Amino acid sequence: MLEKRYQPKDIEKKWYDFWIEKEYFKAESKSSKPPFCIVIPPPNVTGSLHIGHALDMTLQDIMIRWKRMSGFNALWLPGTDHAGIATQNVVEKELKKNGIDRHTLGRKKFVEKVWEWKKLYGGTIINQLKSMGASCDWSRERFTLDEGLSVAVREVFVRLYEEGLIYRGEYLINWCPRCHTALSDLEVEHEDLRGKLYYFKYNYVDGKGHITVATTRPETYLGDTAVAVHPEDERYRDMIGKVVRLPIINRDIPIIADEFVDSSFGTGAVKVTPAHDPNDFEMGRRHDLPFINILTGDGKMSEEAGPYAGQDRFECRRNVLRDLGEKGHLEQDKDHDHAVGHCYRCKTIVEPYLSMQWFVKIKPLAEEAIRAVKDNRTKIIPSGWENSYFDWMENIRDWCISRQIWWGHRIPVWYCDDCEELIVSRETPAQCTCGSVHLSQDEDVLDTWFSSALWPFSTLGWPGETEDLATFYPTSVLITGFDILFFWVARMMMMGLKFRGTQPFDHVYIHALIRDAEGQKMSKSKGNVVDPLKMTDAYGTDAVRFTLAAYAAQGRDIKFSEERVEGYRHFLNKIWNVARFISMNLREGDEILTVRESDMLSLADKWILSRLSSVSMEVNRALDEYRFNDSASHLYQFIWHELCDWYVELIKPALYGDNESGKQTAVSTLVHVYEAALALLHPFMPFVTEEIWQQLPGTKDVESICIRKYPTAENGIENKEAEQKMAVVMDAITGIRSIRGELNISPSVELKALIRAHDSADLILNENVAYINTLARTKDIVIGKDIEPPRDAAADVKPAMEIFVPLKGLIDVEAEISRLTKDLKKTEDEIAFLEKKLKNENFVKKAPQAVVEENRAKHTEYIDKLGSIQSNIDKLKKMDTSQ
RNA sequence: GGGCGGAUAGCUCAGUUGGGAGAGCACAGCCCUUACAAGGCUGGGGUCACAGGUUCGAGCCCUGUUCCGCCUACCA
Repeated sequence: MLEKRYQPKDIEKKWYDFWIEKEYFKAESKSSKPPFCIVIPPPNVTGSLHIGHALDMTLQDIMIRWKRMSGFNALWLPGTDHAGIATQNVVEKELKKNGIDRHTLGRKKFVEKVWEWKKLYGGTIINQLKSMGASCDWSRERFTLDEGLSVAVREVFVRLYEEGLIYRGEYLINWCPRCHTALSDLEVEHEDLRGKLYYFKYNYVDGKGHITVATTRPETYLGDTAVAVHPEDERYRDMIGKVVRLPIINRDIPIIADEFVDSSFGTGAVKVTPAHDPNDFEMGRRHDLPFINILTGDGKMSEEAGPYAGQDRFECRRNVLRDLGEKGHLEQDKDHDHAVGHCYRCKTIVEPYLSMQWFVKIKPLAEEAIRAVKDNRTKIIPSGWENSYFDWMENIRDWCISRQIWWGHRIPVWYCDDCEELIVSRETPAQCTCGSVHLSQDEDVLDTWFSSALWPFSTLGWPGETEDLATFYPTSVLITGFDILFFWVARMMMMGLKFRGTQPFDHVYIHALIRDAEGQKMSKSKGNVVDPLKMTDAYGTDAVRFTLAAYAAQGRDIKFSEERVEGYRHFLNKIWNVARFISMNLREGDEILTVRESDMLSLADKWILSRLSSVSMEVNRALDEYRFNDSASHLYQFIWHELCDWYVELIKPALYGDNESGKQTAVSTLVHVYEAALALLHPFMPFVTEEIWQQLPGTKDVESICIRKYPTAENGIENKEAEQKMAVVMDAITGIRSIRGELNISPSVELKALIRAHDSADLILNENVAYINTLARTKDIVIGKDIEPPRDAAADVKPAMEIFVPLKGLIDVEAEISRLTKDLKKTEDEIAFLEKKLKNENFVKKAPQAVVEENRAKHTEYIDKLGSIQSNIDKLKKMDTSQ
């Protein structure tokens, strides 16, 4: 006998260990089964599981378990990402606690430290994934800094370089003064801030007045090498070519004309700081202006800043404002909202910064990636994301891939100390072409996303032509959040197409982001983070997984609320109790019959088998279309409301009765349907389904529910006739219950009932009167075509019948009259609506015939109903007055 | 600046070719009926944001408006 309540904790670990031991999650390199492959979006190796991972992981696991059970050679390839900047920051912070700086430690020692850290904590998130039930093939686990993946990175770098798609140059890049590295455009988060626009007066050197420029970054004036105006701006036409003198530092700079300038902004004259602003950089090149770098790598003012050298950039800003103000150069300031770039890793304000970096020339790669989606080689789901994808790809700019940090793939480039030679090589070169052996490798590492862009094929063994690669590439679907659509998905598309010639995945399923119950983005600083492990502790992993699946409607963010998890824990308990019910009704040695379509099956049996057939189909179809929420709600509805609320109640008389074969058929059908329901549910709730399934009779020929064939429509037996008959029986039951409920008649009181049944319903109800007696708590029911309504009865009218419950001594007649009057009103409204519609010639003429017929039938039905209700009211009224 | 999405019951949300709107939770009434009170039965509750349009018919299609959210951008 099972425990009264489901206790998840011990059970989860037990079954996970069992699955691993049996190697169910291990895919075959070569197989006669069709392949199905998902590569995991590798979480940061230093990370720990948050609710977003939990969602991502749950959806992937549902897909992979479903496909595995459906007969696919299913591979879910797991791994972690070295997460360059993030990981380096974590370890640096840790070292700082002991007063150690990475520079005093040195590169080699520091990298060793990070590896130690990785060994210690790198398994955390992997273990958390396992605790959530992830059915990954752990024998294929990868890490982006693995030897194999590093070979792939070098191969790609060298080939792109050889094709001229990687180049080195001095450009303005985004620089994080705290992380001390370049960032790609994507790694900068723009945040709208309320700032000020300052207006500075620059005097003409000829002493005749001044020109006013506006800026949000006053300190950059130290790097100004020109003032630009629009060539056609009347106000400034005569000023072009004149020279102004920068205050305090007394640098003389020219006024130039450039089409770029927007005359309507500020004063129409713009200071040009080529080394510190992307637009100014371009102008600087066009006009051959000097590039003066006024900053150092850590965000302080350089020697070029003259009197401000050594100051922090923001301190310098304040000082510049003060000084220029005192000298009368600050004309005014205005409030000004503008977007300020922040480092996505440490939130420090980034600076446009001039430096030597490596870039990928990305347009040629992007073009192919656009085509692949346009040609439907890769389908993005929901398709709305395709627009974002195209938009980004079409406006893509070269990708800065070098990072000035130590943790990552070092750039495979060597410089000769004795000549100008630059060597790009797969292998570490021994000597230069000039014969020199004094080579030094480029100090920089590659952007982390460079290596993760290769993930779908590097993890399968590329550049080797492995069996895994042949079997599983292109992968079947990538499941991830939209937040890394550009960072990762887009780049995998480009690299996969470039180096494999085919798209990396057939489908990309983009899911929503999880927010808190108020719709706010979760963040540690806001303190509104939902810890999935706390949830699984409190409610069990299965309940959390089911909740996430039920929430995962396409194209909408998820507002996560704990109450919903609680609700699904109740569902779990419901499922659990069916197992208890079965075990209570099975006696030692009871045989479970194979359920076939036969005369032995009762109406209830046939009905539930038909429903099983239909729900199996629905669930498979919903999963096929990534409608996780639909599949979850179909299962919920079926198991709770059809299986538990109806079927289990319907068969109780058979189970408690004396008819042995009826008993056996009912139990067998129940076990059959329940077993299939568990299997349908297994991808969503792996643990509880396995626990129950293992104890269910008749499952011994398969070792685990993990490898049981996933149910399809054929697992049930479709029977529309049984469903129609059952609907009639249910109507009768619901009708009587409704009278009981609304008139507050206690469930313990057995009611008499009379049913005037139309045509076929007469036979159906008479055949199944036992169901009605049990579920509606009635006795002495009389059913017939010509039933005369009793004088003092409550009534309910259904399409196929009129139900009467004699009320003598049960309730007051007034209550029933008012109940019926309410129903009357409703029916009148219905009729009015239908008549209006049917009188409309255009409707009758233009609407499809079937729709018109349907409305006519309804109309007739309601007219009948109205008559019945009215006559009942009349009778009751007569009774009332005669009393 | 450009783009995308959302507004449906008190709350969270479904609604798949346009044919008078559903679920879960919450709420109310009755019930400790031997699987389950983490339960059962019954019931109340909606101008589908607003304004137009197309149509016999609009939650759904078109136009505009308001509010909210997100993405993107070299707005000095």
